[in-house]
Amino acid sequence: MHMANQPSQFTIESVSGILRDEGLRITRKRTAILETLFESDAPMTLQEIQQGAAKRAGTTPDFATVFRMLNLMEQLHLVHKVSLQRSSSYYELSDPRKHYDHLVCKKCEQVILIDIPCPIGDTEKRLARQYGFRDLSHSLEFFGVCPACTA
Amino acid sequence: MHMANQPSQFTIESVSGILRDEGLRITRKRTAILETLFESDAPMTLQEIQQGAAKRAGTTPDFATVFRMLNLMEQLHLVHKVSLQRSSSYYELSDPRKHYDHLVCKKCEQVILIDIPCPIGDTEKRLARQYGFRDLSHSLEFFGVCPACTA
DNA sequence: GTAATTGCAAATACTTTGCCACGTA
DNA sequence: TACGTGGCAAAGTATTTGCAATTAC
Repeated sequence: MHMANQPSQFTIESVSGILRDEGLRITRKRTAILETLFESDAPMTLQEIQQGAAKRAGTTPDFATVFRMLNLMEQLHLVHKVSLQRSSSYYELSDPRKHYDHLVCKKCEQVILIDIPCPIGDTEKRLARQYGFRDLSHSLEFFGVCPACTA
Repeated sequence: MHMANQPSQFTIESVSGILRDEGLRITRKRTAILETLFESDAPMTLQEIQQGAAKRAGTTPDFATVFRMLNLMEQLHLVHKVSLQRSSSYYELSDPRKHYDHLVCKKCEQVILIDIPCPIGDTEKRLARQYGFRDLSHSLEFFGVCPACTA
């Protein structure tokens, strides 16, 4: 499986197009999974995605179906996992033009996608120089206690 | 003779002292686990720690023993887990005066502890202000391809 | 019609716990 | 002696796979 070209937009339609170009089929359940991912503003577990898709498709997709779909999308760099220090994996869409750093409340577990300019673009370049690494990417999560849980 | 903990150091002796102060017992196997952790320069899985301790203690500690020991240490903030995007957990000592950001090769999986000044201390403060979060900490990992794997 | 997809069940992987004999202080 | 520890086995949780029936194109 090769990596698909990324169009200049990132929507259900464009992602479906990428999947179709890979020879994959766009089924009702897959569309429901995509809709679930596009509507969420936080990373989701496979189970949460399954439940979200169930509401949209009317019928619950098998867990293995969700698992395989997300795996496919991960290999195509359409989603990525987020390290939330929990026992199960969390998935999030990978819009190539966006940044995915998070702020997590240690008490209520809410996850906020941080919308500030990447604080470590320079560091990445510096590391590439200093250690000779290529294709650098990063994973950055902040943990703390949110205002509601502080009060 | 009980040596007082020196807050300005982080050694097998000082960590053993902390454990002893908690009412825990310093056994041969625990010492072997500590030695293993202190000799490693990269995060380790429970299995790797178990194997390292086996070499030192002469006998292999049970997996559950290693698991419980690392759990205890984690609660005492003597070790922490590192998110390497792999299926098992990786543990690393938590010297309170050090910083633990990593550079990981996606091909050979080597892990390098980055010894640069923290690139996001300011960001942390900014987030605390902007979102009202408290007790901020972070987890930062860089992924790329190392020089050997590039060639 | 052909090949991809799905559900089901089973297998695997990793983590966690209960129990009791054992060792440390 | 008192209580923390360690080994064993089993349970728990999350992930992954095999296969036959089904569906998309």
